[in-house]
Amino acid sequence: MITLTEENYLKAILSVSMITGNKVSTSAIAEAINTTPASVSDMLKKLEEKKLIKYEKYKGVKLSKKGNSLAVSIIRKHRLWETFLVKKLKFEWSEVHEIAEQLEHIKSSELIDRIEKYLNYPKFDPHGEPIPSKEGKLPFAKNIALINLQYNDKAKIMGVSLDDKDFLDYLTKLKISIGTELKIIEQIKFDLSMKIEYSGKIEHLSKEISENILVKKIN
Amino acid sequence: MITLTEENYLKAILSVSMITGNKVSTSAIAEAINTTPASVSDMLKKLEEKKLIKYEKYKGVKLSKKGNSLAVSIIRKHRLWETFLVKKLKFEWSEVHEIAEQLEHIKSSELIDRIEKYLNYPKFDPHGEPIPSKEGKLPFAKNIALINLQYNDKAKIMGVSLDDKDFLDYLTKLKISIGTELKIIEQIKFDLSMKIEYSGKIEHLSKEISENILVKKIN
DNA sequence: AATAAATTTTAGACAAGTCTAAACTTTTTT
DNA sequence: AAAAAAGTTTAGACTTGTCTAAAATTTATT
Repeated sequence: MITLTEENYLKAILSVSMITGNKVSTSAIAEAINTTPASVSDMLKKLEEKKLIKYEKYKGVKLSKKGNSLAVSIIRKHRLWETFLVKKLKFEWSEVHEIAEQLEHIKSSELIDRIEKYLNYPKFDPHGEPIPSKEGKLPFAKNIALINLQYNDKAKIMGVSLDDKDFLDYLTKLKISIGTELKIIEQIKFDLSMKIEYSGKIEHLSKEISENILVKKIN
Repeated sequence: MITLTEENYLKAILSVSMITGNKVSTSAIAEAINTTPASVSDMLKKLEEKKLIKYEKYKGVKLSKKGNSLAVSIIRKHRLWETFLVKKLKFEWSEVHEIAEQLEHIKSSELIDRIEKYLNYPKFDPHGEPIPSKEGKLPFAKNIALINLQYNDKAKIMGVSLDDKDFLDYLTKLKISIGTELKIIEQIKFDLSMKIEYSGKIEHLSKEISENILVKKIN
């Protein structure tokens, strides 16, 4: 049996890793869940024992297959309940988060499937976030900012988060566009710039550029 | 702040007291909630401190005003959710109890009020039980069997639970009818019969009679 | 490469809720 | 009215999840 607290940890790990695209640090979880790093360390041990995460001391955590599918199912519930609250009960979309935080822990897959049907199988919640399917299919390769990737990571460009002429012109000049696949070959800590390799060439991107390029990690 | 466990205790106390109409024993709560009397004793102390119950050691518990209105609001939530599950999500009424046990603990009065409106202010749940109003108006002076009353209790006759000619004829003969007010003046343990005083006279009723007369306690 | 700084883990303590076994009250029986 | 039985409470222990302070490890700086 998985407890409410454990569910919240899994959800926090998933949501932090969706932003950074990588292993999650103890302190990042502590911040997400509003607790101390010491408490997180304690809990990570328990989750590791239950095979819900992959955890090496001092090295950060990743969700296991099992942990991931649990976390995804909680997100699914959260987003379906939010949709229900807004569409059927006429809540404002700014009001629903707190209530959905509670409803997402109701244990009954039959219930959430019926809510989904009642809502006519929505694909997105009121905030525009995708709703995972019953099978746990993750519309979850969520795009992350290029700047969050690390040495040797490979990724594909999915879009940009800044609609600025100079910025887009520069990308065009570099022949960087949606669909371009790249690999991080160096990171410069001082200014957070990075060298990437793509289409057989190497370019050096500043922090200002890389934080506005959205990518999806590939293998 | 009231915990989920405390809410379940309050609910158990209310539901046991609705059946017996009196103070509730430690073991009755233990049975209702599926735990040990020792655990119940521990919890009663905490609820007493929070002024949610009136408790004297070895003497049983009653809900305080505050405890009662909390318990009623949980019942309200439970019954509204059950109604929602059956009416809107097309669950069978035999399936909904377990899910409603979870949903009743969701903390948001706004939410449950909207569910009530969405259902068009139902008066009864799918099992035919009355739904308490938002103000905590108790359709809760639920009728109890006369046999459950105790020495010195006063009550008003509300109906009968047996539709048998001989039984009803006998009541007519005794001039006992709906609306009659009475007081218990003696209980005989041996055969569970009782003497009652009403309309200026005293009668002796057998267990077979008193268990089929429904009353509401008065002061 | 050694030291300083930041991060993470461990140790030990605490609160909530539970349990078993023993002690204590109340009720019932004789 | 005393003894037995039934019911209730306390004592002490355990689990879950949390915390602070100290120790250990990793990362950054010089």
